[in-house]
Amino acid sequence: MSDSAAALPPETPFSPELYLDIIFDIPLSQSYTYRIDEKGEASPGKRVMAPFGRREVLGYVVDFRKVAPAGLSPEKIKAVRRVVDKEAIFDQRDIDLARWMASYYLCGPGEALAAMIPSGRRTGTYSSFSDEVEGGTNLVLSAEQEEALEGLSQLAGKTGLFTYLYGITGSGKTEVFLRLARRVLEAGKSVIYLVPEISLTHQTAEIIGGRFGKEAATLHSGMTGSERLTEWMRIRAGEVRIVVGPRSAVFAPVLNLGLIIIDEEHDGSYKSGNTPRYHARQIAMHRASAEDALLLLGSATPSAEAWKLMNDGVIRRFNLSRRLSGGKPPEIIPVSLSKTEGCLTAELKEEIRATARMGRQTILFLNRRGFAYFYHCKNCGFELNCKRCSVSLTYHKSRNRAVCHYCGYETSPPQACPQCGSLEAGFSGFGTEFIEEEVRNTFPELRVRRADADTTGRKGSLKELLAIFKAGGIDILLGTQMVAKGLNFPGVRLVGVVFADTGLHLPDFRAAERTFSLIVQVAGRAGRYFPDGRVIVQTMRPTDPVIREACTLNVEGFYKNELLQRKALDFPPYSRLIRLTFRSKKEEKAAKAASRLASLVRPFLGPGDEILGPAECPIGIQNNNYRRQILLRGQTMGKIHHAAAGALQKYEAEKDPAVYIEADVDPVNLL
DNA sequence: AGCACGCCGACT
DNA sequence: GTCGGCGTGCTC
Repeated sequence: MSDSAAALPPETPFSPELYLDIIFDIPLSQSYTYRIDEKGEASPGKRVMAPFGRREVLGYVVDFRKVAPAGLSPEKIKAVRRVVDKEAIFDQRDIDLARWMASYYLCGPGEALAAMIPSGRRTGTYSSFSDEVEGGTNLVLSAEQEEALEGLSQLAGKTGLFTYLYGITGSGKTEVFLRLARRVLEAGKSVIYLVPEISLTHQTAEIIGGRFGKEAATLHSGMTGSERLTEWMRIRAGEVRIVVGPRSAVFAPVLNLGLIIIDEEHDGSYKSGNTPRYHARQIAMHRASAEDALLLLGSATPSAEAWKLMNDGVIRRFNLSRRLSGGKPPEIIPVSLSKTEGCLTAELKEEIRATARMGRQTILFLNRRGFAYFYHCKNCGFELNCKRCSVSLTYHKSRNRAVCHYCGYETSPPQACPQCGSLEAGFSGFGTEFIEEEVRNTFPELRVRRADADTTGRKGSLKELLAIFKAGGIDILLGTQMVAKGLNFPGVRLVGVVFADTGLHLPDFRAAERTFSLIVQVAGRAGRYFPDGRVIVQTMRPTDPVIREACTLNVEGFYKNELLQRKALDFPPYSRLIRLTFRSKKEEKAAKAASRLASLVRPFLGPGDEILGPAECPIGIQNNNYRRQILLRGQTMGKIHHAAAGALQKYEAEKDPAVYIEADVDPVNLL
């Protein structure tokens, strides 16, 4: 910070600016004016404790101010109580980014800033566990890797470009990332390397630490607030030039940003689940453009959004189409569940037995925790979907109705199958516990363990469980995506996806994409570590194109189809969405607010924009709050965004509410 | 978001 | 008679 006061002639009295503009971590767009502290230490970029209402809260100083705002009598202005930071922890660039986030994600600028800087705010703890980083360490690059690296290096000199390293699992993306990062560092610029929250942070950090030494830093959620702040300030000072971390690391205050890498770009953890509901990819695009850096995304199963941007030429694509080991991926066998009573097909049972006889291990995947209810005919396979939105209808027991959570359409569940007339049709689903029980009953002689958020609870226990598994103490490991970490254990021979359709039946237009991605990722990893192994995918509809394409690893085919579907139904990436949710203790208040907001939104909309709903949220009641939602859909973000912002502002002025409204721009999870 | 001020039910 | 429910209003 400048020390201009000291540079003034001695006869000039030290005269600090009188006032400060301060923002708080609350859902308000305005800033508040305070008198500077006695010592004059408070300045933009520092955090302060300030009296706010009847309490004292942490605020962020964003500006000096010479005169009080019009209409605010000077005697109402309070003084800052205490200055928290000796040095500024954020700068103008951070403030500008926070302001942009606030306008884009419809939140307060203070909320945005609080999400950016490590002030020990809400910090989940995640267990980190070891996993092998893709590609290992090949000293000599393959021809493909070499080509990608050269192409990317050339683009790195240019500015604000978006690129993608699209490579099948095992093709050595990581090595290209690391070498490109090295070159960018050598050119005197800095690198941000994002990894999915729950996966490779720790291991990738170690590798990067090993390669880049003291110039590397990690910002992960297991660190305490002050540890993160220490790293943050080292980054800010330019001591660190390559930062590894999960989505929040996209805010790392590196000097002279040259490259942002987003590994496993399709991963859902890049989208924040709470109030500034930002997407790290979106922030990265903004930063890359604003700071003239190269953005490099990478995955074997890109998001549909990214795939379309590649097709449109907005993102330049580089391909890695061959596995480094040269081995073929394992055969992935789809098996029909439709004739099976429980949840284990004869084929899967047989393979589990064979695997056990060989003294080896099985991993069973459930791709979602809990249950998935959907209407299904056991005879012909008919499923009940919304005709307009093509998502599955959800059953509401209390009213005995089948409901679409996108558009609010509802109907009585058919007594008999509308397609074949069979009475063997209705709402049903599998639960995790149910599956565990069946596995235990079927294989009483085998050691079965379940790993999910319930059983592994606190950090460390998953690590322990995997250690036991690795040591051979478990025959069948049952769990959600997290057990993918066990796939690199040599004892594993068989991987079973218990119910691949789970995702397909969720009332979510991204269901197919997620299902496809899960199968391909699982199979890809499986094949990497045990080429002699088996992958069995159990499904209600083995002929479904999504399942078929996943099992044949037909990535191109899948996206071609999926994009056609999205286009036909007018969902992203062919449209943009904003979700507004309304929470209230009183059902009718939530409903009223939702329809009121819908009517406020309407005049802002252009042709081709529309309002879906109001509808009940898929989780209709959450801790005694009734929840309703509306979805705004437009061909572009422009008008619906303007509409949402305008309507929220108007609604605020009406001061009606006992209702909490939350905005989600570009929602990923519509549940 | 907090936190206080403000009006209606079952308790020492 | 009070303690306390949470509806709503404000924060420089």
